Amino acid sequence: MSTKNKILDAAESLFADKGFNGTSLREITSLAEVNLAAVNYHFGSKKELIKAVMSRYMNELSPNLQASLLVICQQETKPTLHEVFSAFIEPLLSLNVFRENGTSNFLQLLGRGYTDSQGFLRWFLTTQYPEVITNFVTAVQRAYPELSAEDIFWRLHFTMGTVIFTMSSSDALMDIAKNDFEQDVDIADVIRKVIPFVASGVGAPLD
Amino acid sequence: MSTKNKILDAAESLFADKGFNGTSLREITSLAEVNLAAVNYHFGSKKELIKAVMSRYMNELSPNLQASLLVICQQETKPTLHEVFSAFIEPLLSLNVFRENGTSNFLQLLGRGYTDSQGFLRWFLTTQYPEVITNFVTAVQRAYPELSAEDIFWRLHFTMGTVIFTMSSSDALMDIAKNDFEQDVDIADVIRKVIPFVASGVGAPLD
DNA sequence: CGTTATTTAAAACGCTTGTTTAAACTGTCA
DNA sequence: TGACAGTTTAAACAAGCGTTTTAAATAACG
Repeated sequence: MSTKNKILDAAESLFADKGFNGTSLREITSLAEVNLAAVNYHFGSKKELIKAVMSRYMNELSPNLQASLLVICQQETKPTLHEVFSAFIEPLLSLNVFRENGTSNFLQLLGRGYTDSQGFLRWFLTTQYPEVITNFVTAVQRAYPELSAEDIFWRLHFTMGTVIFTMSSSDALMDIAKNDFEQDVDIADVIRKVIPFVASGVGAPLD
Repeated sequence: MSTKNKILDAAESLFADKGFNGTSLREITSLAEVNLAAVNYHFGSKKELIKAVMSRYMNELSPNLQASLLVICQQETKPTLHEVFSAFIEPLLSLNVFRENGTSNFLQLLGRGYTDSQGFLRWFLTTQYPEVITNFVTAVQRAYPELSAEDIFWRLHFTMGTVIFTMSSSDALMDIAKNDFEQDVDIADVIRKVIPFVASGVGAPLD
């Protein structure tokens, strides 16, 4: 495996675990078993490395998600919100075959990027991958046309909050659930649990 | 105002803005206009300062929230989930009279604590203020008895995710909403928008 | 008033951070 | 073989970090 990929892999799992700010280049290069200077040689800076880690996932996820949402948008019958959100399941879970622990790593990274580094990742996503968001909004609008643009805006951000926050602490939550309820849960179970929640939340009646 | 309080105030707003890891003691003492060494003199360490900032809020919020939830738990008629979550509104908003921007600062700090520093704040809250969680769970159980303990566990964490995540980026979100929809929103509006979402999410039917 | 305790001040501590430098090594092609 | 680009290496860099130390200033009290 190339030095570049060794760095990407190590950075990914450390970033997911401890955040971008909380991970040093020395930890990354030590886990990757490469020289410290290799990061700056191959990526230029830590910030560029973060972008590279995120891009690797987004480039894999984005087309799958686009296709999945397109089906919803183009089907004749009006979709339910549950169907809209379920469109995320397969593309997200397919990240697990893309890379080990891919689904949970990616969602954790997403969460880190939103809270670390003061919204630089929000800028990155909305400028680099705007079509994903557009298609998603369209799908929700088809499912719940009465919802105003403002309400869609807010409820989609609530949804992102739910998902991202849950995933960024999903390891801890799964441990607690295992101890307290003696039930084994994996990331797919968590996704299946969260979908009814957000679908119902977005579909809440307007008073 | 005492040195101690000047430090607490400065630390609070910086922590809320940039996270615990992202804020240095030098930034804090410089904003507070006190000497760098004062933090270690008055609080012992940065970690203890973080605890002190959080405790100041929790000691204010906790009794109000307890009282508000108690009303729900003890009323004769079965509460709706919307009522249960609405019990948070007044205690949370009253933090705004406790301190300027108190509500949003506190919720942002909560969010920081969950994602920064690998769950040390979760430990802090669950061990120092367990009654709040207990009462909340009881209230939800009264409102939706069919929900199993596992499902309550998961959906309450989804709820925390929604609220905390939303609030930790609420400043940015309010700005976007202002630009895109020309509507003025404050923290109270956001809370009023999020309540139907989480109430509906927690109340989602079990399939 | 004098003494003791508390609080501030400035400087330095040792350590970690991201980044850069310059030399050594590796493989490829003429 | 010898030159050359691409990589890797170890060492150093300046800057920032949390914390500690020293001494001076202030407050409290017998």
